[in-house]
Amino acid sequence: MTDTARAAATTAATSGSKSEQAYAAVKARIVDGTYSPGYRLVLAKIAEDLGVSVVPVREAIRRLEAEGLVKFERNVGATVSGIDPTEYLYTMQTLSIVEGAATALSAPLIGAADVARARAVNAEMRECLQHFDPVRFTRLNQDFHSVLFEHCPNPHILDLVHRGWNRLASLRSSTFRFVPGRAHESVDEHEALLQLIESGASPDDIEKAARRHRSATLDAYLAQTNAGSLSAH
Amino acid sequence: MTDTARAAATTAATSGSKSEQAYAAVKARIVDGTYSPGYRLVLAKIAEDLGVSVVPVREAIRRLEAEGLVKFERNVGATVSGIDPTEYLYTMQTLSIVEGAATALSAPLIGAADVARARAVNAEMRECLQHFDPVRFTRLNQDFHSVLFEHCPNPHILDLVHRGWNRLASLRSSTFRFVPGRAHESVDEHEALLQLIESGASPDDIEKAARRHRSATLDAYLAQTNAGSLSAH
DNA sequence: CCATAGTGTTTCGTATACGATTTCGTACTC
DNA sequence: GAGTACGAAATCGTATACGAAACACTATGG
Repeated sequence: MTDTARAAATTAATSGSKSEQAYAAVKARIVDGTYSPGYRLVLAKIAEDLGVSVVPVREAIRRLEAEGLVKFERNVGATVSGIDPTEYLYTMQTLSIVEGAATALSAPLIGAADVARARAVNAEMRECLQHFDPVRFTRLNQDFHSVLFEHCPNPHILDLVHRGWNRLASLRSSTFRFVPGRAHESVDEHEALLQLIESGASPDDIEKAARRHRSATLDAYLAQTNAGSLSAH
Repeated sequence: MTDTARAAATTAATSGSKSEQAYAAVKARIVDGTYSPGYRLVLAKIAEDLGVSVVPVREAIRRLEAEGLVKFERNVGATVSGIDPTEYLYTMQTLSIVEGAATALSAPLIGAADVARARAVNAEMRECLQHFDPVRFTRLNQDFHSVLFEHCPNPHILDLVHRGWNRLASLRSSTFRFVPGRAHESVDEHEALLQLIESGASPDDIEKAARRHRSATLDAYLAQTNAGSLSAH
């Protein structure tokens, strides 16, 4: 179990409900990769691991299903979802839309301090490219975008963004590879986004830019898979 | 009970799982207004109504919570959510975004037959305005938009649209009133949308138009309630 | 050797039961 | 008369138990 997962589990233990605890614990394990796509989630086993009975575990898993992190089949069981490249496409496309909107809505509320913070993160990302540290790069990437939409005044949209990121996180370390060429472009686009925000560009332009930023990552993935160099190893 | 609700209930009865049955049944009652916002959902009572035990009911309600139709408070119980005007704003804003995207993605796949069908629906809506039939108008409005995004190739986005509509449906008959002036504008905008699609306009233009269409409804509501200070769009 | 039926094991699905928590009504005190 | 303390009722939360469905494996017939 990673630190992140352990932290989440601890937090969950603090909150009273065992159902909440199970939910947070399983979610953390999916997001951090302990349970990777296709992993079979056996209710009784998870219940024993967490020291609770199956009922709250079942409830937690149904909730995760509603978020798209888990696939539940009647009388068969639950598996961590997300192997399918088609799902990846759907998720990325949806994320490009809601993330674009979230960023545009946040933009007027982003201050100089936020921009500076984002820039610092982006600088670190550049370093990661030189030292080739994809894991850290991915984490920093999330930090960067968090700065962009954390001020989003509409919690529903923010929630959709988070769900999208969670789904991606569950895929991250398994099926879909880090694409160095795309990563370089990405940090450049980050800087361009920050300048757009600083310059007080229209929400519409910011939305378009943010959307394109993610669409480009999707395109890079599609180009790679079409080229036949699949992530077979 | 509306046709939609009856259909959902029937489907639920056909599917074997009691949890599914409870989910569909309660959802239908929320959407069709049998359970209106603020209604207290007592697990034991619902269980008895449906002839099942509390466990599947509880599970169903947690799922509805994940969809935003229900608010669940620990050790207190569940209530149908949606009274808050702020929530209405959030929902409409989110819907304008996902619906706009869904319509734009569908547009290239919409054929002449679809357009004709939508036009017929819109004509009926005009009639409803003359006879003042808000209930029927609302149902037709949903039919109209269904034609627009039913071909959306991304099921995730489609799902978000449906969730938004469900939330609105639960509000419809209670808190938020029918605004005749806005309704007249609405049917005109529908026709404009259809012409945009027929003319093969760019997805971007279609998305903007679809988005504005919903934003305008939100604005009309805000103007009516004088809660204009909330507007962010 | 393959197909298939039968049996055992695993795992899910839900009813029931009981402890825990909140809420509401009532009586008591100031 | 207002506020508080206490007890009863209602409701939730979860453990346990058992029936049902799916899966894996073996045995049997072709």
